[in-house]
Amino acid sequence: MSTNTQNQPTLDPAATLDDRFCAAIRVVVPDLPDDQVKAHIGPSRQPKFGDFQSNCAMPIAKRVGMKPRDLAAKIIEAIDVSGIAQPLSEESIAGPGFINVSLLPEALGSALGALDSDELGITPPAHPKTIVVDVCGVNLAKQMHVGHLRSTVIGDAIARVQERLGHCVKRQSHVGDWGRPIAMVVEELAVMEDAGTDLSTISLAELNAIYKVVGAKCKAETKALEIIMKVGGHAKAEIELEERIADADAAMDKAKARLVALQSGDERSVRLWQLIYDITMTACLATCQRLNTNITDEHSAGESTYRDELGPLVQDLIDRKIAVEDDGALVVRCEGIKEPTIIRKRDGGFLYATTDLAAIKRRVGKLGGDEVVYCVDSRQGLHFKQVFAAAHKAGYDKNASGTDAVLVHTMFGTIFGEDNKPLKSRSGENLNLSDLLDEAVARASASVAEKNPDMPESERQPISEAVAMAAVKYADLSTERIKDYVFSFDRMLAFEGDTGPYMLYAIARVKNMLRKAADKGVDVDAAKNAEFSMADPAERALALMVLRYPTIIQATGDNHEPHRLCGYLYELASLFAKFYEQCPVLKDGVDESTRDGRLRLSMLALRVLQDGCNTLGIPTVERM
RNA sequence: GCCCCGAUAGCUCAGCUGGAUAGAGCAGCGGACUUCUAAUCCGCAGGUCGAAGGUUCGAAUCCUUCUCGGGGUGCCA
Repeated sequence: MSTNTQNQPTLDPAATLDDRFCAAIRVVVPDLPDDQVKAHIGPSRQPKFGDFQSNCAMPIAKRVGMKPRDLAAKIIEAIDVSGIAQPLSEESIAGPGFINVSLLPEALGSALGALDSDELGITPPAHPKTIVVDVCGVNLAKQMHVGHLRSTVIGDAIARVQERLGHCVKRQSHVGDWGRPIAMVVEELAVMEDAGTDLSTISLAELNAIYKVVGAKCKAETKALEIIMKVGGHAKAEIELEERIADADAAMDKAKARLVALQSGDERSVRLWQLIYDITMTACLATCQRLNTNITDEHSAGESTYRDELGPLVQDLIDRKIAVEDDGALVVRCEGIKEPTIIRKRDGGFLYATTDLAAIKRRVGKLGGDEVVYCVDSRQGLHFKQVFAAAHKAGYDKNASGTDAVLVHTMFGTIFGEDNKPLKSRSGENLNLSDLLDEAVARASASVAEKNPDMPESERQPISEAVAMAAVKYADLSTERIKDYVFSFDRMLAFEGDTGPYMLYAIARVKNMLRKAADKGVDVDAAKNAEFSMADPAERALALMVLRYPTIIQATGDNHEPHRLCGYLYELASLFAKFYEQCPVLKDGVDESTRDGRLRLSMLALRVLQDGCNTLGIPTVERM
């Protein structure tokens, strides 16, 4: 909790209490060093302990050789909580020396009033940072599969949180659009075209099939060699294997030749490559859009865009003796990392570490990144450790102002199937992401229809789509990203408990309430300025949770951990549900001022829920 | 071999950066619908926080060692 040194009124009661407690501590222990003056204010775990607690007495008492409860008593004597909290007494001290604080209803109301603005209490930073976020990372000629789900969904959420905090975010999708595998597909398309095939109608699924075939051809070489080693001289097998190797060699030679042609700008090769690029990206960006992520064509930064930068970059590293030859390859060795970073193969080819170094250089130097966040699978841990260290050694992480950019790998775990193995289709192949989303929508649609038998198809369809995306995304975002998780339609779409649909339901209920209010002739606009009613514990609990929103957004951003925001929104939605049950708003017998106060609280909670969902990239609905 | 990550209720997960009696959801049992939308709410039951030491007034949280599981580890990305 930061100390608010300026004497401004603040939205956050916790910050105000922090100031008051710190002031009291300075009076009671005048010679305490500044860095030890900490109020340790936090929300109470249980309502019976009040709204907030200060844990300052224990550590300071230890320091000055007092009993914690005695020190707490002195702090209570010295503190001024007027205008913010109920007067403190002996009774406020509990356990080893906790000081429990209950806010004055009017203080709670005015804090809510201050939060009730467009910004919802989140103030723009004095010095906005430029944050580059590496997301998605699809490969040409391949359909998006579940492996791309997390990088896309989590990466976009991380980006959105930083945008919400007021930073300048630049998404970058490191598209795998270069290298021999792509050249092989280009080669294959050339052969097909020569045979008279019309390539103008080719689909991504077909490209994907071609990719698999040519990929298998390429692998035949190594596979065959492995088998020879095992089997030894078996005449028949040898002949067969020799044929396979010959085939593979031929395929490989053609691919290599095609890559050279492509790299040297051969017109036909480039045209076919562009065809593959367009087909792939059109489909993948459509899926990104369907997932309600803000990832578009302008964010694509394919490996091919670095191709002219790799040679000079490697030469620079050689000239400055940062890269050295080792067993024919060119490597960068970094302190504390055993494995060297290989940036050029023995045959002269570059590797993904080379491209990633060029990417860091561009992202920090050209894009001005103060921070570069890589939302990539945890198995790339060593790779990024190496690349970050190598970039630092070369000074590629130094931005225009001469400071080192922060490079972070926000890694995430694997999605498992019910069998606790990485999620695959029944045939053992990568599960197509569009198919997965289609199934989620179909299941959501069945549930929506069940709950709303009279809803016309035209209305049900978009709702089902939003519910399905919310379910899939929330399931992915709501657990700690480093952990693996088991994918389960049943759980994420169960519509009970900690799920996306639960959040959407809470929102739909408030929306419905507002529609009902308008139907009844209630002046909803007038209620926007009503006094908050804080009589009921359920209202109070909801209000306190609403007030925590800015702090949660900040913590979510600081750690790049969207699950923190999910957890908060679930608690908020849950407290709203309790409030909804216990505090009638529009029902008969509710007086006008209570009604308007509750209406205003509902609307504020709604806006926080919607803002939170939007910050995570979770779509919401008007009704469900 | 070395390195990284994980282990919390029967299951799936939180635990606010060291604070009070470790919390949710699912599954189980029992309640609340002529509804401001029951896709909800209330109650009951369920845990030596992988193990052992250590630091601390105070440890699921920090340190050390170990066990189990996953991943990575020089020319694929």
